[in-house]
Amino acid sequence: MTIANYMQYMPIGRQMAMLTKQYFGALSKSMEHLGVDRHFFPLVVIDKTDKKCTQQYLSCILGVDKVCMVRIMDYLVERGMITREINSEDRREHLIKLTPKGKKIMPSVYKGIDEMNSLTLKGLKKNEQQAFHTAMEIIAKNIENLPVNEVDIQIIKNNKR
Amino acid sequence: MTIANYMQYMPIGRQMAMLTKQYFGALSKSMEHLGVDRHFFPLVVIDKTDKKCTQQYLSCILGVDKVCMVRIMDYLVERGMITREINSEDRREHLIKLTPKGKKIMPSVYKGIDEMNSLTLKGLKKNEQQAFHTAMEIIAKNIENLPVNEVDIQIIKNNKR
DNA sequence: AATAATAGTTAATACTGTTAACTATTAACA
DNA sequence: TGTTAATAGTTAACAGTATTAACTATTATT
Repeated sequence: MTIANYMQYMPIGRQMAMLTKQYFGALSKSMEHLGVDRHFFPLVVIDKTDKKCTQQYLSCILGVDKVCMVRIMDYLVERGMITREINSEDRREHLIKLTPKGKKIMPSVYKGIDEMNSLTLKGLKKNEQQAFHTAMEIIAKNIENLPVNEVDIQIIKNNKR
Repeated sequence: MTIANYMQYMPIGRQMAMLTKQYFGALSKSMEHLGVDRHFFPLVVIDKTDKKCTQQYLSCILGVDKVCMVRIMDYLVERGMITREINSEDRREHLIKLTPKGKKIMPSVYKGIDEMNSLTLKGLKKNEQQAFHTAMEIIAKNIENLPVNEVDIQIIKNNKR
């Protein structure tokens, strides 16, 4: 009895979780010389956005809550990749910007992500890769609106009045 | 700027992580009436195996280390789904077995996983579903042997002599 | 002017993964 | 046969991540 005997009963999410773990283990390894070993995509969003980049905005784009966001920002600040500046037009907001050090590593970040993605899809023809991406989008749509074991606090707050 | 503007730079693993989270949130929700809200696949392996089912065997099949295994077993024992019996032929081993309560929920577990998987792949034609599974297998092969940010303790142990 | 909402932070709790140290038992071997 | 090594499992400590609640500071609403 190997894992193959159980595959037909395996939750698809479990397969994805295994791939996710491998993927990030390898990406983190390939990037470790840069001085950061995770939170590459937050760096991408900070770099690419043309809007004012607050933690609130990042939370929304990255789909993580504001508490997690604080931790991610702390991590990147500690490693000298970003700064937090108070927005003088709305002093509640902190504007997130890349430091020179942060800017310097961005080409390597893009390259690293791109190479890892290519490596992941290696052996699939162009149209098969396209089909895979399309399937991922369909799956995302299928499951994004299912009831989950979580409460959406935002909605409760807005309704109570 | 929405998430779509950044998709081209997104690590594929991040997309998978998002789907994984949604998937398990929904699966957990759909199963909560059973008295367990996770570790369904370990239950499947315990149910389906025809070999002696030790924690060591489960660790190997499930790809988690023995310490995590202890916690998963504790969870399932607490909820009355499995028992641990000392194997009289090798008293180091604990044989894992479903309780009557555990056996009783298994049809629902299979049904729940199957329905969730169908829901996930809804809207994909049979051959597209097949292509998706094939792509996942190719991806798994592509990344399973990359260097990752982890040490394989087993190998170090065996080599030191 | 008082109240509500927003942006962000801190603290507490829970779950997961990893390492190290440990017990009990069995296997190896000199 | 007795010592040593290996195996199965457990416990404890620590790090990373997610979630909730309570908090500060600031801005918007009425």
